Amino acid sequence: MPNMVQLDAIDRAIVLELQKESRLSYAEIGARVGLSAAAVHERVKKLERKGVIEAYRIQVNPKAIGLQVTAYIAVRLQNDATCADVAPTFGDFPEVEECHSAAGDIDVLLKARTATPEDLERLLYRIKRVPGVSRTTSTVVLSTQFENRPLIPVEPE
Amino acid sequence: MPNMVQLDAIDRAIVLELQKESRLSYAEIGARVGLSAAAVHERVKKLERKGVIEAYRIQVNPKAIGLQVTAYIAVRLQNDATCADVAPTFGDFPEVEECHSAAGDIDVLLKARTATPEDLERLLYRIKRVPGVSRTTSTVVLSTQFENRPLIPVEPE
DNA sequence: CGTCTAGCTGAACCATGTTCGGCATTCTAC
DNA sequence: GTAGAATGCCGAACATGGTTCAGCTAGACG
Repeated sequence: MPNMVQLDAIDRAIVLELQKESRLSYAEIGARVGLSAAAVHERVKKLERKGVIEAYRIQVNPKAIGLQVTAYIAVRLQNDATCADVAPTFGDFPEVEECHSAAGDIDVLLKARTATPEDLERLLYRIKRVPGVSRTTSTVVLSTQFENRPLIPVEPE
Repeated sequence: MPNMVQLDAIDRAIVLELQKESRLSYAEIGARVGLSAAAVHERVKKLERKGVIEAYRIQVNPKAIGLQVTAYIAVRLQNDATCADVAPTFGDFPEVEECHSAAGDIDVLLKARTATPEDLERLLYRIKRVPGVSRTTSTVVLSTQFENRPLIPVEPE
């Protein structure tokens, strides 16, 4: 399988713990998984090098920084356009948080956040004007039950 | 506005930097925003207390840990069921990363990741059997252009 | 058997997080 | 105005945790 990295049970436990709380000290993680701090340190650096750990980030509350509106925008493209054509332009809109190519009667799926419904309206207008875009269908989020849950590493059979 | 926190330009810069790289030292952030390490430290702690910074996390590559398939699952509920009713059950499925209540001809929107298409099929079957669920429509992600982009804090008018 | 490698440990060292006293500025209330 | 309080900043001191290292052990391989 492409990109797949072989992780043992301890690596999986480390990845899980760091997803929940990346500020844990190596000593603390070591205590939880049964290793010394130095050994945990070595494994974490290896996970970074292998591309399992892509970045260290903070999770911010969107509402607290003024982003009250979340929406998913399904985009249908014209037949001669591809997701790779339009994605760079969508990347220029800072409101767009995610951009996927999708299967089904949708070609591109975006996740966007704006301060107000009016800002979402303006964003949609700009998206519709991107060359290659045929039609958009938006789904506005009313409330979020949960988000950003840790991914559970798959254990090899 | 509910949950809204007043942030000045320096707070917004700090939040932005930490979203990109939460391992930056306070001294380094201070150099970028024009403050001492101690002052940055104080602001960050305040941002945590106010709920702007919700958690420190790592971003993992889903494919590297064996999660090859990403899908959005639109759920239609029966008339007597609400998102709050079914969300706890969806929360029991570790494959489900997000759960939102939505407006439009969809009631609940889920984001899920599985190792294989067969695992997605099994997950869908379990979701369909959750009491209150009427119908599901899945959109499988073919490729991801970008994801997890930093949120830009809104500046007050 | 001997050698090589991978992975672990504890100890030492160094960078960074954290706390603190003091100073400057602003705000409030008289 | 002005006294007093509050806020936010600084540099310095201290404590914690990240990082490096030498050495040990176990397993793989000839």
